[in-house]
Amino acid sequence: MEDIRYQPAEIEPKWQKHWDDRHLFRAGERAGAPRAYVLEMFPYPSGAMHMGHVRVYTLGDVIARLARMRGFDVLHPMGYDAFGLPAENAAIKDGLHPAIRTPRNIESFREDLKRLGISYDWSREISTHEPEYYRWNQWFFLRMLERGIAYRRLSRVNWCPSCRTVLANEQVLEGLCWRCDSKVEDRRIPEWAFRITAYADELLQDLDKLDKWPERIVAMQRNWIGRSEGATVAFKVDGTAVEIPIFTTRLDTIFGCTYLVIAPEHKLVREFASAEKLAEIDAFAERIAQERKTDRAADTNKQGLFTGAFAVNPFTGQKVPIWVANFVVADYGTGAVMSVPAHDQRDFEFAKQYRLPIRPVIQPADGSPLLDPATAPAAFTDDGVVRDSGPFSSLESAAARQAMAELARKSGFGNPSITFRLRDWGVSRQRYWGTPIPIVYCEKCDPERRGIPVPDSDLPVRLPGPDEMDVKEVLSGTGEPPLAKISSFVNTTCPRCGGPAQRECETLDTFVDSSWYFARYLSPQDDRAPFERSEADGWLPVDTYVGGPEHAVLHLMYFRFWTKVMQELGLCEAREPVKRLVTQGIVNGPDGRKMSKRFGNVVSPRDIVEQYGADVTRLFILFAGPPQDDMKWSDDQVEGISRFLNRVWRHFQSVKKDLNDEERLAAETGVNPLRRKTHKTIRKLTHDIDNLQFNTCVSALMELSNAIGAVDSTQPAPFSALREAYEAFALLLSPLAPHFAAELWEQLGRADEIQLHSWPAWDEALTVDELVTYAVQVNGKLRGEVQVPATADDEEIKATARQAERVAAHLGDKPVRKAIVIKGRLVNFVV
RNA sequence: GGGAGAGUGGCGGAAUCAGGUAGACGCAACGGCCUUAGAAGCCGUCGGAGCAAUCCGUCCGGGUUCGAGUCCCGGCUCUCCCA
Repeated sequence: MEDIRYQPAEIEPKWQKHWDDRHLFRAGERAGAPRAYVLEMFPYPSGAMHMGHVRVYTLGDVIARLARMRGFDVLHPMGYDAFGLPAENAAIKDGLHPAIRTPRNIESFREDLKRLGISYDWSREISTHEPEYYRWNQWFFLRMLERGIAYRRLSRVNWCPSCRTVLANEQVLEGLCWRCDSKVEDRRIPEWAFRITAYADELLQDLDKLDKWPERIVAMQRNWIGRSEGATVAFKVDGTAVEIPIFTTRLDTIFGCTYLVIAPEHKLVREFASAEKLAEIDAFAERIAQERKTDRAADTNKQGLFTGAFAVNPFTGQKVPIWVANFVVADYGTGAVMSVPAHDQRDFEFAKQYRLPIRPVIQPADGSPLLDPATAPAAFTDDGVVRDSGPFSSLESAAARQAMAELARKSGFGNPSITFRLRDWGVSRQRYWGTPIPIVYCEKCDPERRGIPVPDSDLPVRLPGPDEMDVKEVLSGTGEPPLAKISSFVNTTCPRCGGPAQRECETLDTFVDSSWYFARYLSPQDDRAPFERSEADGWLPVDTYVGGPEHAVLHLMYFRFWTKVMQELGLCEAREPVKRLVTQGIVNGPDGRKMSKRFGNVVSPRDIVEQYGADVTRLFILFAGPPQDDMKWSDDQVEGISRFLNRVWRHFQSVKKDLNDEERLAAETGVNPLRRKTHKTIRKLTHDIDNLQFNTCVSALMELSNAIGAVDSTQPAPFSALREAYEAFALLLSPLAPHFAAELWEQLGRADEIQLHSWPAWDEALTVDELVTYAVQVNGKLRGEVQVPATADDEEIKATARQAERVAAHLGDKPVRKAIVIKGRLVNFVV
């Protein structure tokens, strides 16, 4: 007996080669067609793909293939986020230079992608570690420098001792490095930064336009930007000329201010504290910095120290003590706050702890009395009516805020102001495997080391390769940038005076690379510009972007910022990079835990594809649940999918001959249950696939295959209906399991490309059943079912329903008060 | 503490957008057929209790409604993000 099992190992490579040979997925080759740009977050090319990658790329591929069937000219590119720490860290271990390891990894990764049958336009492949790519990072850096968006600053940075680099705030999670979980330390060093805060308002406002982004991602960005409206008010330090600006959102409570808190590391502290006190304060600062590192909950534990100085409230002239405390940080707002314990919970707790006075000035709007400092268990933090506040008394909070800000402005001690939680983006990294920053230092022209930009004509500033360095020696440094050890790199000539000069040895954060790569795909070989304007205006913004939600406030914020800059540079019209964002959940191990070597529950895509084929792997991932939900790998479920395709295959092989017999096909006509099922399935998939409900798409295809299988055993096969069902099945399956679908299509005798065939349409008339099943309820409880002709009117339906056996029994001779008929669904008798 | 989301069979999930037969589809389990035997395949059962009629059942408690997994109010639990 001939083996009729379906053989993915044969048909999948066959179709992959076919697509490759015909360049079937090249973008820009369907003249006049509307365009769709479908993109997945590009991978860091580690040696082997993991299941998370399989999930993103499968999701993106379904969307891209569907768009193609809908007649779009689809751009679906792939590339590699190739700079970064893992390759560098691996090199320190085994001495293999990143520039050698990375291309190998890319090759292996590409192989895995190809075996999954993802429909990429491979002619546009890019990798960020190539000089042809990163020279444009440098070019952008110079443009930003010209516009004051890039600047040099001295800053307290988050330093990861294990990765030996600086981290952005977003890369520090609960005091730990996002990559290696080491405890992050504070250091003060000069670094390059991007003024993303200048775009804070726009980044916030434009969130409203992102109506096809998941709400939670938008909410996370909104929180991250953290806009607050309020006022800045200067408090004079008593007996000095020093002014401490404070930021508050509750200016209406300023008459209740009983002390000031300033960050212990705030530079103004040195201007008013006595030498003696200063030593105490420094020790305090040191201690809390230490605690913050060792204890994640340190911040909830309030600690403070009186500085010995007093400040004058500009509204009241009253003197209040100035404290330092662990919950005020120097780089948020102005680094100092006024404390109103009666109306701020944190201030309240602090005041109780250190026995500071509590002065209520806001009366609840419902008329209940002012808070009693002695007995109140908590601060009253709502708006209300202002009391005991001089000329502002009896104003509503909002009105008081406005009036007070106005007075402050007129009197010159304050202004309405807005602060953001968002910080500027520090981009300097003391690492090797990244984009060299195109800056030169010349002692003669630039004694202050502000940095001299490398001229565009000298770009790219190339990263020294394996021949120019001793890998282990250069990379295993102690905090100095590795590039500083490569004298052939460091020593150069000054672009201004032509004298000796040194290059900047830091490299750019790799989030720079991923901030604009989506645009580079538009003209990946362009050597005169990062990309072509005309291409950008034709394809941007990206229509659908698929990736993990872990990038909500990192990559997804940076690339929005970058897009706005690109637009200002005249590179594109778009001011937002992506219209629709799809975030996908995690693929966990079979035990429900995160896949990890530690748990020994890692499932390798390569093994699975080898064993079951790409189509089975793809279908399983799609079937397991909605894209945004986390899912669990299940070997049994994979088997189930494999059985499903085999069942279809076997049945198809047994009827194939008849399906291609034109005489028999011509003889058959009419509507029958299979045709109805076929058209209903088309309708369902058309709806579900648009809503990204791929799991129910797979279910519906299983149902259709069950209906196809049932025909055979019951009655003489209506071959025309069977052929119609198989054609529809192949088309509907095509975006999900493209190889299997293409093979079916070919064996149905079709010579055209199923990949480019139009998405099937259903005939609504063919979806209508002759008999409709109605559920019959009595008083809302199910009591029976009846079959009613589809053409019956309400009265006929009721009459039939009434006669159903169990229904009649329940109705008895009680009068029916009301009968509700829901067309096509149910009848409910109320007695 | 603030924000977002989720709780449905032994399991993954469907129905939730628009209130209308809860459990589609698949997995696991069980029974049967085929087979020397296994693998594969095929047929059947499959929320709980009950011989049945019937009753109970979508985290818990209320409410709206002829009818609530779905809507409203209150609570519990869990996940993620931010403090």
